[in-house]
Amino acid sequence: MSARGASPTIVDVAREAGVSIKTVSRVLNHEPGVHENTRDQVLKVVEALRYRPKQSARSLAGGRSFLIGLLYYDPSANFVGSVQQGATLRCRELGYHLVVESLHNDAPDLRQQVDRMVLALRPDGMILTPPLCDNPEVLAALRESGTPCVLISPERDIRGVPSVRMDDVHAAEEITNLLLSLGHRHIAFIKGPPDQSASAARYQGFLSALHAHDLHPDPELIQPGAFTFATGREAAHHLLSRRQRPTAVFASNDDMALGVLAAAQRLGLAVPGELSVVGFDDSPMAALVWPSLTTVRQPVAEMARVAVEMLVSGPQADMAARLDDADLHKVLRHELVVRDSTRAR
Amino acid sequence: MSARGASPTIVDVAREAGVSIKTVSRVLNHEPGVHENTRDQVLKVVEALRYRPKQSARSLAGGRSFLIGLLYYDPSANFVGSVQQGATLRCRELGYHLVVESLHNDAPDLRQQVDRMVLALRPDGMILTPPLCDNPEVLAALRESGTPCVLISPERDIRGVPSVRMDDVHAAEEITNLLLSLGHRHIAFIKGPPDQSASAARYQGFLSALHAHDLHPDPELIQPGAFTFATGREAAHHLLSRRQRPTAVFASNDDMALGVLAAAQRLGLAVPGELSVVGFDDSPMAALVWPSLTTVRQPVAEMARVAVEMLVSGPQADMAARLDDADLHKVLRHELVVRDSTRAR
DNA sequence: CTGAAAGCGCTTACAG
DNA sequence: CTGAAAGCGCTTACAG
Repeated sequence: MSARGASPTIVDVAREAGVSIKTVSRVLNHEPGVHENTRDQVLKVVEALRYRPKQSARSLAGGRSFLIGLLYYDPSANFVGSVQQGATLRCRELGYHLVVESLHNDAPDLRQQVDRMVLALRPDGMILTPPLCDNPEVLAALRESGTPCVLISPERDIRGVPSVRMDDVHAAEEITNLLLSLGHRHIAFIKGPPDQSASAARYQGFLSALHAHDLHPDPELIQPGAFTFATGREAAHHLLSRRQRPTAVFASNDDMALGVLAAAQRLGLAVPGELSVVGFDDSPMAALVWPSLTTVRQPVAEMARVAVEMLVSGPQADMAARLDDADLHKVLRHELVVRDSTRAR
Repeated sequence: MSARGASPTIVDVAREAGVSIKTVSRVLNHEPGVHENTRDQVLKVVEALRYRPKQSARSLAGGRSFLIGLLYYDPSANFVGSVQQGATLRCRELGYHLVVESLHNDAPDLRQQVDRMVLALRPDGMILTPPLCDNPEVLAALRESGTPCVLISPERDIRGVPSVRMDDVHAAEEITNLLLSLGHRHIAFIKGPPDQSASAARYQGFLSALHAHDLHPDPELIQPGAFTFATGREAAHHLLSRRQRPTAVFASNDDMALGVLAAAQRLGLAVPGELSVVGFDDSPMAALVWPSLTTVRQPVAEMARVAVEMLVSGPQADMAARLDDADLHKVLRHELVVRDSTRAR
């Protein structure tokens, strides 16, 4: 044991166990070719001394930092919270740690901020969330530094850059089918902002579900929106003040669906009695409002887990080398969450 | 310049600048006693080479990791998001990085999880958020490892352990005074869960404001709650169904205030026309609902900034050594946010 | 104001 | 199956 109260090093463990530090290193890194007795003995000393290898020493000598970086923009977003949750848990299981950095998507010194993190910390990988995963400047900085990264739900996939996402088109199709199966034929749709690809994807899913039932969308029932509570409420005001009201509204995210609920309540329209409402995202409020919201759950935490695994499993060179892009761009299964805001008409 | 594409080291900078690595180190660490010309020359080479000192090497040699750890429990909480935001920004300014870890407050291997982070990463400090900042096991693990930490809004302060908080009592008093100044005399109060000290503090502030006006609280207008939307809605149902309704409701957090709003709407009660409602926290929804909520903003991001500063400014030994506890336990100024849910009666 | 030496605590080749 | 040596890229004393 070391003389002073200082924490034990690999040398202390080796001396105590009567082996070389190389053997201790082998045991700790689960390298094969160590006699079982030796391994047990080392492990026993490790436990007794509460020894944990120091990350900075491992990193300096071994070239791996055991750090995964998470870059995000909006700190309050529920999305980022879920990503972080999934990522920290998987990191813990794999012996890694998560370093977070909040970047403004339009900061003038974005490049320097990314460089600072990448060059100083040398994370073994980076996870990028929207909208940073679509920022050319950030992507370029990361590419130049050779840092492997995984994009979570990027606008569009990039050849050779790993990504994880869900299928917005398919999910929108499914939730539209739910409304159709409940007998709704006059279904309004509130779009997202045009600069987000999810907006188009969800709208497309909505349309294709209608088409599959030989239905044509009523142009007057299609309203613009911007994924915010206020725009949802506004759009709903238009829709619900019409002579011929829709019997259901598909707001393409939950924030807008919450706005629809508020508008319906103000107009004295019972949900789901007189109007069915569905959202998209399964935000925390979706389960809390009354009536609770039927929506689509994005597997956000799972996406983050998968992202960590892709980063840890091997260097990006390996990933990009596989010409099979299917392995590089993963699509995770979403989930329809049926609650109280939908009813047969 | 290094031969291969490898990133430059301090040796490359020293060679290029025609000085010793020690001098480069001095410049980079802003140590005094370097000739201005020398400093400029070094800095020029640093820029040209895009050199950034490697954290693992600095850490191994210097004993500082330039890492601050953030321990939290509930990942979705808005509170944690703000803490993280404030902390990452201040860390960036100070040349530090933030490592996050999500821990279950009642995990059986809590001790090991804390140890893993502390012993492997050796962060220069830890920030603890509720409820982890009140967990004896976590606190003990950190103390034994000698890791400096700052508690954010702990239930109660601990001698010698730095903390940052706001004054719940005073804030509750202020927002109650607001209602009183608007002419309200029948003010209901919805309490928080008894196991959180904020519940008692806010209630106490409410009471003392009443007393200061020679008013006595009506026991029937005091309702229990648990800081959730559902309990707020339920409590409001009781309160608003009474023969003699209160003219104002003080829900001791925003989630419950949102529940009050929902209940009022269902009962056809106009807010703020027939009922004023105030909350506490300034959650994201508070500004989005209609009517928007009058509430108290906790300076959460600022608390995190201050926490980082306390950690970086000096070793905990120094902090604890100051017998003056006032410097160790900081109280930050809150803010009354007056919106549309309150009106004179 | 500046530098040569030692060392932080590990892992990576390389031997045996 | 195991070990002795070198080295990762910095900072800390210590000199001058």
